[in-house]
Amino acid sequence: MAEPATNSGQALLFLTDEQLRKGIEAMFFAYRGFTADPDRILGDMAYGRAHHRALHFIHRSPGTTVNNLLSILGVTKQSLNRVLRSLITDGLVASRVGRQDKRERHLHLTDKGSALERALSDAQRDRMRSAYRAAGPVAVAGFRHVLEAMMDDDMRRQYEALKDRPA
Amino acid sequence: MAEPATNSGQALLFLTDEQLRKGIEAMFFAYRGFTADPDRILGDMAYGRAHHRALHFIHRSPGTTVNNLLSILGVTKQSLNRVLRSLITDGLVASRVGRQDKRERHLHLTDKGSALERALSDAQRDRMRSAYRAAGPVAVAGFRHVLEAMMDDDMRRQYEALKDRPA
DNA sequence: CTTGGAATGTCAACAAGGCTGACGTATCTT
DNA sequence: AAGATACGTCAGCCTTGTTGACATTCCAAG
Repeated sequence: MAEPATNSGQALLFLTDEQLRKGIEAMFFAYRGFTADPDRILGDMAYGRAHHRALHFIHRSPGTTVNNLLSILGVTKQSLNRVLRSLITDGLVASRVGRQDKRERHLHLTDKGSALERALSDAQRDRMRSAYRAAGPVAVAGFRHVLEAMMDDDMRRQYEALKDRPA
Repeated sequence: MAEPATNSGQALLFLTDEQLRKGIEAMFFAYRGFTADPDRILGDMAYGRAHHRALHFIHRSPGTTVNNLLSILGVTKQSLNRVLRSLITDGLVASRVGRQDKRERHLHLTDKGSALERALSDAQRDRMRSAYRAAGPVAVAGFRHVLEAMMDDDMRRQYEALKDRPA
């Protein structure tokens, strides 16, 4: 076949609309699986996915401020506040006034909060682990690579900022 | 190398909790990017992500029944019905009584519906394409492999069933 | 032919979790 | 002293999910 010089024959077949559509559908179905296990645990309680996200990132960055959490989660402060308020009221999250800047609130998980966070992330990690194991290390590297390329620039910045901190 | 037969030293480092956590966060941020462009388009209208999903799968499988769509989307018929009703009322989707089984409704996109579906999927595919291009074909294969391993069995069945049909 | 079950549609009520806008307070910064 | 920042909160709205109840229409089995 008379192909253009730059990209020949088979080389770009992975960029066909059909391949892209399959990728889109894979994201859709996989994301359902991704959230299914935590959702099941949360379903029994008065909490939802929003609470899970808050717990995750507070666990991830203990002492984070409300504003920081806001920009990571990408929601309004009113939305986050509703979630945070219930977590604080129920004793899962502690909010401490900043020492340097007293306007800030620094967020930490309590023992109770840590316990729930662990239950949720264990469930999610179990699925992730078996998917990783089934796919193998090369596939996992590709998986991460594509996901990172799919993020908006500012999301990627948030993600990178979290990336290599101690857990 | 003196490796145990099954798995050894370095071999399983991609299965550490830290690696799994990074994968979880990558899914979270990437999914936001994944939906951002269609969401932006939909934001201007009276439609949301649920409408996008319905349009996508009706486009994908023209003539599909309500029940079939229900099981693909994984929502209740009441939820889907609300979305479908507005799409039908607004003339984006046509609902035809089944010829063999007249209880069934077969769903098709109208020209207007096709136009919106195309606008949405073009936006989503553009992002997907640039992510794919940036990551390369090997990474893409890994990406798909991990996502497929992450699905629930019944979701994977739905996905596989769609997989190789003509567009 | 009647009856049971399947597929669909619809009404009502409710909840989670997004959003905007407005306002208040405490605290920094200039 | 004035303005900006961080946070909380009230009120109201939207989308999208849920359950429960009920009607209709049709197929298929007895």
